[in-house]
Amino acid sequence: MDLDARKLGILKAIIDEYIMSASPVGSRAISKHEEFNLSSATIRNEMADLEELGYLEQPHTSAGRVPSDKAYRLYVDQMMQKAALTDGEIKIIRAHMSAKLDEVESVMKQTAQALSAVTNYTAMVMPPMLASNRLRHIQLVPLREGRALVIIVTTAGFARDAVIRVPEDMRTGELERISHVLTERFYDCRMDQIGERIAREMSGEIFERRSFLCSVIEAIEKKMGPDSPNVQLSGATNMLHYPEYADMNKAKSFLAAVEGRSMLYEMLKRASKLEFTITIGNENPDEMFKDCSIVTATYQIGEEPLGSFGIIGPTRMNYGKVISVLEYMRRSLSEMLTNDLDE
Amino acid sequence: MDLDARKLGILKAIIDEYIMSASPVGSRAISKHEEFNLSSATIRNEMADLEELGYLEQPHTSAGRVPSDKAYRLYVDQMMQKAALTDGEIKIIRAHMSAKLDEVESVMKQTAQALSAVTNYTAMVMPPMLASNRLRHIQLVPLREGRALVIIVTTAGFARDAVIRVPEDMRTGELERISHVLTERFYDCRMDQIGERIAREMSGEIFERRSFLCSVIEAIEKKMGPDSPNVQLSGATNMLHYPEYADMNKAKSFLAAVEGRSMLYEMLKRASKLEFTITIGNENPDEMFKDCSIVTATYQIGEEPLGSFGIIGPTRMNYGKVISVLEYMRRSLSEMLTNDLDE
DNA sequence: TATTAGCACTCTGTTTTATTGAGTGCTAAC
DNA sequence: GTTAGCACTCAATAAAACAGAGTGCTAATA
Repeated sequence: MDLDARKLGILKAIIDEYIMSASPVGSRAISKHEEFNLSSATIRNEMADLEELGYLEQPHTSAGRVPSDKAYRLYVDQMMQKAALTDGEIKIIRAHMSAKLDEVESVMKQTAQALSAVTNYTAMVMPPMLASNRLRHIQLVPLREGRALVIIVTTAGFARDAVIRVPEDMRTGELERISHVLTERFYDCRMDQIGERIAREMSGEIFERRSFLCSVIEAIEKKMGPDSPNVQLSGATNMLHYPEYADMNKAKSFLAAVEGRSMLYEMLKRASKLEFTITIGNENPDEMFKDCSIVTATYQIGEEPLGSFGIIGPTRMNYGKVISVLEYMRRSLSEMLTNDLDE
Repeated sequence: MDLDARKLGILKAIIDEYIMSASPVGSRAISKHEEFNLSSATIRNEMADLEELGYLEQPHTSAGRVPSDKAYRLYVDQMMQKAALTDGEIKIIRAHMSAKLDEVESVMKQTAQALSAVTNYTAMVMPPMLASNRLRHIQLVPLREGRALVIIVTTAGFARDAVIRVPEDMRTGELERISHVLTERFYDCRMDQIGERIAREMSGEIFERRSFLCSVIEAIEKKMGPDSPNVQLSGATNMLHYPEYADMNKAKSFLAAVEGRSMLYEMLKRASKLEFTITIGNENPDEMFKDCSIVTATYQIGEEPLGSFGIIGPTRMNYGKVISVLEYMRRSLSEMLTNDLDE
């Protein structure tokens, strides 16, 4: 017994149906599909086979069948067709993205909102990882006594800042001078190589302000590292609309898991190595998301991947639509970051 | 019939009891309090009076009584005692606040988390409004052709950035020069007065780069204005633990209201004029929060109020504890921003 | 041999009905 | 002014009855 064309067709019909209705689908519902022209009894036999093969599951004896994770996997790999965006959906996205966005933070936020508004699932967006960016400018700004703000700007226009200590006897002019020296020396250096280069190039030389410089570099490195997990989240409550989360406890634990961004951050980081990922139910390493599916995409400036974003929904998710939305968003986000960040 | 001492005592007992139990309190429960030494029948009479006076309500005949908003108001104004923080609670706060916090963003986030962890309600923290800050530094950093990043630093060490357009023919040196001129000219000027001063002082002079300068100032002003509403939120799901939100729909609408930060932002902005505010149920202008109470406090650097934060919970909230927590937090946050933003 | 009609059976979800128990208001006695 | 006593109310829970969707199996059919 193997998966012939008919079984495949029936399985697809069941999955499509279940994605729509969220309730177990019975043989009669499928037998009504004209393309098959089979009685419910025949469908029942086929369904029994599909169950044996592991593609369907029965919540209890006299309910219809529900697709298994294995079935969804097959579905996204071979059967599903992408659903092009409707005009309405494009409009929604545009509405979010066309506002004057002059700050990375708000681009991330709007992206998340657009995604969740269009898909009705939960959206997450990871801020850009700056490791692959190149340094454009370093500026030290004196604050009250003993403190200064160090600001780093990358080629792509991202800025980070941190408060650092400054030796009491240092004058403003000197901070200005150091800013210049550092900018010049590390101009166009990859952010994740600054630490290394400092170790190499400065080891021989003698700097009056050695320890201070080290603390500056340290602060910079910290900011560039695993970019402080402020993942943008939007539409977490969308999940409450779905019958999968009608149970209070399930809803509670989902929301709690998602609220403490860290799991999402890990997921997105993992996913940022591939242009797209689809993770279905069990395939998810986090126990918490065993009955969710997660679809992600990466965004980039030019050729450099910068970060990733994605949506979380029930395994019974409208994969075709979601994938199209992410493809669209990936393009428009990358474009936006490359060209338009200011109008 | 008026509120004599006995009625007051009984009312307080009822409120305290209800805050603990969340279920309507009956006459028998109160009659057991030793301090009164009254039978349940007497209590019943008093309760009937209190109901007539508008301090108690009955969900239905044959249930106990529930305090009205009016009762809570009286409670917080006159009867409630503050509950000092326990060692455990202080430890929780310290754990959040003592991490290396070198960025305002993360201070806000940690504050929100500490608040929600300690109170078990929902916490919100508004980022600093920079209007009353003074300018410390302006820096223009050239990016790809035609774009630059403008960075503003205030005395208190807050930085903001925005991408702006630059005339194609402008050279790096010129941007550097303009940075210096602007910094010098507006050094120590209140952020919310820069626009005004520009209008006044520059109207006479002729600058080669007039329109460009205007766009720089415009970008600055926008950043300083109603500080882009990225209110930090934490513990929204805490509410789901309370029987008040056992109903899915209530939970859903609360979470949705809170997710779109904007209402919270408005609340916090309004509240930022007073050191503390307590808003109970109906007193809240937002329909959405008619059965919540909101307690807020402001934080500051030196004498200047910078922003506010607070917690949202059911009207049946542990006011005494919450107020103590906010007082504590107000001090430690203000201190932190004034002195320690770097270790 | 593959398909189908028919039928008994299973199991959930909903509605209906009883039952319990906490709490009240009122009256009459203290 | 206080209290014991009692009838009454009402929500919440449990138990019972019922409806309906769906299945698996068997025997007939093409």
